[in-house]
Amino acid sequence: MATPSRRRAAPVRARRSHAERTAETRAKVMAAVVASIASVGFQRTTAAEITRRAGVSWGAVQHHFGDKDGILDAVLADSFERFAQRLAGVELDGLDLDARVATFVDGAWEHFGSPHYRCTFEILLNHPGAEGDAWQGMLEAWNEVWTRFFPAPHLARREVVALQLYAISVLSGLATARALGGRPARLLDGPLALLCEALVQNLEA
Amino acid sequence: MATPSRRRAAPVRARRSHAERTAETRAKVMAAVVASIASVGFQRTTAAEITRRAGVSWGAVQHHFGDKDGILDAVLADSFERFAQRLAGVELDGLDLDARVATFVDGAWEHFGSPHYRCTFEILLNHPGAEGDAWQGMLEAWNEVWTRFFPAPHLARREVVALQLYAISVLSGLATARALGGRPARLLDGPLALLCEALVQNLEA
DNA sequence: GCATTTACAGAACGTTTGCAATGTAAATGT
DNA sequence: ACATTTACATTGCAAACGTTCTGTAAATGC
Repeated sequence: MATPSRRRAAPVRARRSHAERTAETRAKVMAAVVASIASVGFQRTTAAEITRRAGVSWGAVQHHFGDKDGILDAVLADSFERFAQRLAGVELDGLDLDARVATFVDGAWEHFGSPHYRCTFEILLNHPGAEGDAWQGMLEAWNEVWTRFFPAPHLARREVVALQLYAISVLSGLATARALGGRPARLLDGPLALLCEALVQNLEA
Repeated sequence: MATPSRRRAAPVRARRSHAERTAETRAKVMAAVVASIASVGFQRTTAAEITRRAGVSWGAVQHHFGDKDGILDAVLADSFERFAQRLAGVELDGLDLDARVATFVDGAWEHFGSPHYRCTFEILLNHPGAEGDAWQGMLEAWNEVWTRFFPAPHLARREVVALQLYAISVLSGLATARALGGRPARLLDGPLALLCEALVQNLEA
């Protein structure tokens, strides 16, 4: 006997529960979408390209997401989730404004600079369906995190909105600038420092 | 006789020279592309959609631009041209830094906020061909305008690049933020003022 | 164990895409 | 005036796209 073990000779494929299978396949597909959009853009992220990168058939995708819009929606939701999660767990007690701003910008850039935001961005830009709503949802998530970091009751709502929009613009713009021109990552430290500067100046009482 | 005039009764179509025809048709096609991308996005800007909006046949497009990439390249070039032109004619003598910054940001936003930049942006994002080169070209045009507005010999090259990238990011990010969420235009005045503030602070000797 | 449900594979289909090919009217040069 | 070139219209097509449909293996519940 080539395989001397008694019951299961060569467990080429381990037994997996339905829940495990579902979680793994969904994760593979969504990761494939993110990777594809990040590297070849939205337009060339076709159904065939997704199945190729994920290593699953279209049948699997259809089973878990329904159609292509279903995958895109799931990826959007996942991306927001990741962002909120990343900045929700940070401990802020005892940090002064400088430190808070630095922490905030750091964490936010981890998200905006990641393929996940690139992905979110292109989906929102091209996907006609959940256009307004999804972006609005992102702004709310952003606002929630922001108010936790910077309570700032001395500022008018109008000024806060302007500051938020400003910060989002810098981060989003920086991310797309890097995506368009293949520029070295260290060039981005300067602009990020400028953003911190601007935030500190406009947030302190 | 229903049309009593002597020679040409109803000149439904005036006689146009070849040069005029070419100029008009090219302009109509390029305007159609800009309008289409600005309103329905890159993906849904198909060949048929372009011909529909331009009111010309595909044969005409083919004749003047070759293929779809040809139109896109032409639109890119035209967009850069418009930007450079807009800021090149401004007289700067006798303006102090504040005024220069305000003028610069104003003019730059006229471009970044226009459908032409939205168009440039989406083409660069989705068009695989001239990706790096075209963006590099835009940066050069940007740099040329910038150095005319802000000679600033006291700053290190590194700092200047950071400031430039920062300004581009704010403007581009603001434009895309407006494109994604249909937000009121007046909300953008705040962030633009913040950009001016940041530029003045970092440019003065 | 066995029926049922769930997870996934793969081919087939109808539509849309960009583009080539061909034809025609208008303008130009001589 | 007429031949030639330029500007534009129309049709047809092959490839690619998203999706539907059918089939099969694996896991679950009884």
